[in-house]
Amino acid sequence: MQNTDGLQRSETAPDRSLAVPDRLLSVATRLFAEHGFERTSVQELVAAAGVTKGAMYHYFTSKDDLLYAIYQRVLSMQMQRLNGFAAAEGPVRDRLREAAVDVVHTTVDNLDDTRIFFRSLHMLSADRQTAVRKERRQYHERFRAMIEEGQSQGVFRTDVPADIAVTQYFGAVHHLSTWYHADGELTGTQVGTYFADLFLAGLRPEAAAG
Amino acid sequence: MQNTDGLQRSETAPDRSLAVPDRLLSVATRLFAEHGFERTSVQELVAAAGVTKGAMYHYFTSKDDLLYAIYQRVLSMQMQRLNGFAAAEGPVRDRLREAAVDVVHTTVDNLDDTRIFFRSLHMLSADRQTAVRKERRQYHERFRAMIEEGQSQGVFRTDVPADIAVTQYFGAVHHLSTWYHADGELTGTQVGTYFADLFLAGLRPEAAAG
Amino acid sequence: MQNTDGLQRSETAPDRSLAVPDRLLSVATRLFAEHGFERTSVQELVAAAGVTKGAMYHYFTSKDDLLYAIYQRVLSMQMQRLNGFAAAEGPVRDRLREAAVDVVHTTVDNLDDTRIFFRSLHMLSADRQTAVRKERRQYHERFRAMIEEGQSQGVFRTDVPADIAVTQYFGAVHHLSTWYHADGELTGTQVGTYFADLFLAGLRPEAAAG
Amino acid sequence: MQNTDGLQRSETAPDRSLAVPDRLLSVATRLFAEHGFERTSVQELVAAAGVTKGAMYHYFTSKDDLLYAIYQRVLSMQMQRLNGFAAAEGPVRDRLREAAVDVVHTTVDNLDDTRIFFRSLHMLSADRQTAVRKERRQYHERFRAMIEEGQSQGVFRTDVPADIAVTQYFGAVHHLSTWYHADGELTGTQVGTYFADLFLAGLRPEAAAG
DNA sequence: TATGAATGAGCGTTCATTCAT
DNA sequence: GATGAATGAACGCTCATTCAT
Repeated sequence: MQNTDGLQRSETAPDRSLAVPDRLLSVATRLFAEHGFERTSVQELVAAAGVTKGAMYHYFTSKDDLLYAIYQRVLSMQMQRLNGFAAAEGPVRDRLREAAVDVVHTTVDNLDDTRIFFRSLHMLSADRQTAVRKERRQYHERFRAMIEEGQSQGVFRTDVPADIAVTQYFGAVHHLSTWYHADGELTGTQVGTYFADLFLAGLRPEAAAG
Repeated sequence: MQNTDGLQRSETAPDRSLAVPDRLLSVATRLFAEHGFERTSVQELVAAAGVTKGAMYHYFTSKDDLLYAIYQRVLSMQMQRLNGFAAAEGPVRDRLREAAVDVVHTTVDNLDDTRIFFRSLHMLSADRQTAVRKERRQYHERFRAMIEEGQSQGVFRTDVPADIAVTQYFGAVHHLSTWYHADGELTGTQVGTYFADLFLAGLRPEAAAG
Repeated sequence: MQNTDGLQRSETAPDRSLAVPDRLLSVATRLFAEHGFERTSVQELVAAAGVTKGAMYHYFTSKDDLLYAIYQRVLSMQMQRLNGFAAAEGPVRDRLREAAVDVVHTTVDNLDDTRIFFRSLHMLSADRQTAVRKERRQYHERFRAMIEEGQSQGVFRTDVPADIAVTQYFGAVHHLSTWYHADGELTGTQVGTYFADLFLAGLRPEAAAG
Repeated sequence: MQNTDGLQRSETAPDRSLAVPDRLLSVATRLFAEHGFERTSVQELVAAAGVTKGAMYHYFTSKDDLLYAIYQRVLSMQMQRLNGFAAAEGPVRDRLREAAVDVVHTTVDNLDDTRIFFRSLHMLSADRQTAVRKERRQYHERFRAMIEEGQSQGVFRTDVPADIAVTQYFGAVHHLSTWYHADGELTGTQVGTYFADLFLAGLRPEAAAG
């Protein structure tokens, strides 16, 4: 969760208080998001992190490994949050709304990670791409399960597959990284509320057909 | 509109009946979508297109130029289609629905272009990124204008900004390239219909709040 | 003798009244002098001359051939002028002085040619380098003969070989292209007069030893 | 001061006792002098030096950088020697004569550097050309100051600007690289003595006019 | 733990020249 | 005479990774 204040700083000195692996992860996230994975050389990376190449290769087996570590961090964070909302008490409509707002809010707070996530997945080794997709699918399924819960309760429309609704919603969320700016008019929570409003309105049973 | 049948073929021989620039464009679209822009070398590209490097540089000033040509082609095609729906007769709700279905259908028919569009925009030179973003913005604004038209007629809810609705919808559309497979269960039109249903249901005035 | 007015103009349009070969020669002289032979591409050359590549290769067998043509033009011009002074009437001291002034003046009027001459000789094919050196040697020998004539008359010192004196003088002349500017304080004739003064003073018999 | 014996050897094995950067510098000086800067490929260079391309780019940022390093080495060496003569005791005429002989001797001992110096200056980046010209100018001014010292003492003629005399002399010196051969009749010191004789004779006050 | 010199395969691009028309 | 598409070899340079210390 580097850059939690939402500011993009190009020449930020690395936080020397962080341990070497964390410093690398934090700097890599910023640089990969700014210039892209393939345009960021290991040399740039270690220079920006204030460590040597040797040190980097001591903690990460490859540049790819560093990228994978970024993926893992964001995947586990998102899954953890979603589990919180899914397992909470209360009507499924409310829990879904909260989860929907939260995923926008969290995405906006970690825009660099999201930008990397969708732009650089194909740069990961085949094995790791598979692993990431698998975790991602589990995340989607957890979300879908909430919709299906609502559908079986008659709270959500059933004429559109839950899968489609999830995919549509996450598509919009992922796309945030291409247009959202922290210094724009809307906060992450405001965007999340709008998004969730549209999403849940779309799911209302009586809304079918149009 | 290469790949109109939706099949991904890795070792397809280039269509020798096409002129050299078109052949390059077609092959580049396939390879950039399959392996990514930076993982596709100019050498691979020209070998797959059955031309020499010299020939490629005779028609395109750089690899970047080839990428930009792909962007131009897809941008102009999309804008042309949208203009058709926007300028048609009939209630705005119907025109918006048709445009919303069509953009999904067209995206699914040109999944390679879309995959490249969002994955490789950051690989374009700064000038060209700006040019692409500008054209893209115009496209969004054309779509937004239809929503605003409906809002002023009382057909669509006004408590969510039209901008947010557009962004959310196109986010979902762009995301298609990360999960849609032509050989899956749903056709492009089916997905488009579901997407448009959810989208328009979300916009209905009485749907507000939830 | 392009650029006879001494002005350096980077974007001069080619003189369309000149025949194609002359136009190429004139443009090539300017571009080779400005950017160097190897930094000037055939494409640039023909574009600047307003002809096509095919036309160029119709008149010159290669880029090297174009360079050689420049060498021949300047060599024959210099030799012709020197012959004029050498064959004239009057004391050898006067004829040598006039030739010495003239070679500076002519060099200054054709600075582009001189710049190319010494900078790009090694870019010529081996055969042509030999040919150029041979012609150049003949030129030197013609000049040296005048000095030897003066030495045998007792007009010039004999304790320094005529060869050394010639080489020293032409070294200085060639070097003009690295420092002389047409818009500086001195005209070509002024520089020539100073050079000839120093040169002839150095050759006076009583000047020996110092 | 590579090549101190004055022999040109095309296939000399690199001196493996030298450190990698020195080996590259030494080999580059020989190759650039033999074939010219642009005709010498980095591949040839590193093969001749017995290192890999990667190693070369570890020490030099570019081929241009290697060329610049050669310029720096020769510039600093020349300036150092001139300063020695200029700052010495004794009549200015003697000091100037010694400096004039020495610059010939040194040039002859480092003919490769001199050949590169004047042939390839235009291949250097604009910034570096400026830097080299500036250092060169300082060198000239140091030399000129000695002549002006003699002029103000009445030892040298004043009817020819000191600047002209310096330029003429160095022109001749630089030109050595186009004709002097170590295996010819004259040693560097002999040529230097002749050159200095002519030069100083030309500067004698009573020699004016002729 | 950490260094940084060295590797070597591969990159995008240039360019003088050819040749069917 | 003149065209310009096409060639193909070579170019300068980058870079993730290794390894002796």
